[in-house]
Amino acid sequence: MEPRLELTPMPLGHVLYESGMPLQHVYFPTNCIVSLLYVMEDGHSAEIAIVGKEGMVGVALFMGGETTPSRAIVQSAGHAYRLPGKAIKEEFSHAGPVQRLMLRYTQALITQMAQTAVCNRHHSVEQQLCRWLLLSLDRLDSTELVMTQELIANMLGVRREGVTESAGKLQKLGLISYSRGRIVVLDRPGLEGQACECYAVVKREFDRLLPGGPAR
Amino acid sequence: MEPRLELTPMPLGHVLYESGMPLQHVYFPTNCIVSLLYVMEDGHSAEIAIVGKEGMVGVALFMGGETTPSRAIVQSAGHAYRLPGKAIKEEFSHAGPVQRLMLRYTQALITQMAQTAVCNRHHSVEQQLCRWLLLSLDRLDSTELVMTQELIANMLGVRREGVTESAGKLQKLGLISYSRGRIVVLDRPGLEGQACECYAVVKREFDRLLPGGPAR
DNA sequence: CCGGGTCTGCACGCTGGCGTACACCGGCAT
DNA sequence: ATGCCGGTGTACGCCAGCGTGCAGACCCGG
Repeated sequence: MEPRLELTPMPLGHVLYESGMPLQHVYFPTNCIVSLLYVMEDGHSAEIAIVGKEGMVGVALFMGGETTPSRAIVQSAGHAYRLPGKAIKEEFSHAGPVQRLMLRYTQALITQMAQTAVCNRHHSVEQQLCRWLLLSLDRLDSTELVMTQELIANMLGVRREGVTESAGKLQKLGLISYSRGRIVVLDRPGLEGQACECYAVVKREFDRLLPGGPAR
Repeated sequence: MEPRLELTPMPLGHVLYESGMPLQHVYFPTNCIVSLLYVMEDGHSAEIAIVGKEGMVGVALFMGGETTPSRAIVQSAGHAYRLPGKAIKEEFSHAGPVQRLMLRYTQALITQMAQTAVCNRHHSVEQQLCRWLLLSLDRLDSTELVMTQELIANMLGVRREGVTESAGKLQKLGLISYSRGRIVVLDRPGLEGQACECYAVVKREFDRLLPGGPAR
């Protein structure tokens, strides 16, 4: 499988899959972040899940669906290994450790989606922002995020002003610092304290299902 | 596999799996409805997905996780076929049509969860109630639902009063009729008209992934 | 050094849904 | 028949987040 991996650049805003379009490749991000998001008819959007170096984009290929109703878009530029759909399906069919790994990752992804639903239902914008920042950081290898508030608002499916306000609070608390599309996390434990339980649930599940995975 | 299937009664409120507890069986509902829901620390809850005759409860068993952070609870009494976890894992490992079917169902489930997240984010209680009623009906074989508004509110993660109000509107519109824990859908197309796009997205995806499945 | 575009901050009124509290109503058991 | 209790209806104040509009602040390029 390895020789067919192809390192490809992932520019900001690049759409990997469009809703309903058959997938051609799977992607394994190395240092970028990809969002799975659903865009509604009225143009509003909501993030379903976020994928980084711990995972892969395109599980629908081996799940047998070939496509999904959501869009995959690069939120933080970087690179990813790309693999043709055929290759991943072939590898999957061998029913070996790779298959098991991919299935476990898929289950972790499911947990992330479930918790997104919960968070959307019950938690404040500020809490969701904390969760989102923490999840994103875990999926890069840095305490810094290059991302405008406008983009984050799109991901969370809220107004940009909501993000501005929440981010302002976090900054006053000394947890983060940001300016013009650059966010630095100063106090990670503090940020975790402000987040709702959703982050912890997802994190625990990823650690459990993919030991030695995302965080390392 | 078939001889090991065991028809078991599913009484209302029965908890099939508790959060974090290893799963012992998978369940294939015949005429009941099972909700996957997450219960927060403060006791509030939110439904992640809903399973009926079209699907199965316990995908985490063959996905390799053995457990999930959510709870599975019977929302509408009936029966289900039960299968020991060992048996389903064995069958799954054969990489045959059963495996493919289970994976496709899992993808459909993923879509339902994703759409739940979207709906929680953007749609009104009334729209969500419509979606929920329609999804539930599809998973039974009836136009009638035995379910108190209190229970529905728990599922949606909203106040009971919100459900009462929305249900009242739908009744005034002549779309449904209800009294004391019994809801009858009078005008299904009308109800679909009041629902948000989320229902249609999920339905389309189930039909696509499981042809001849849920609706029939 | 200046201009324009991008990113962030702030204000205002509005509304959906929340928390709370309580009244009513129908059916079942005593 | 009566009482009780689970299920439903209604009301009220409150607030987070929305939509909108606009002002400042920073950065890059000309």
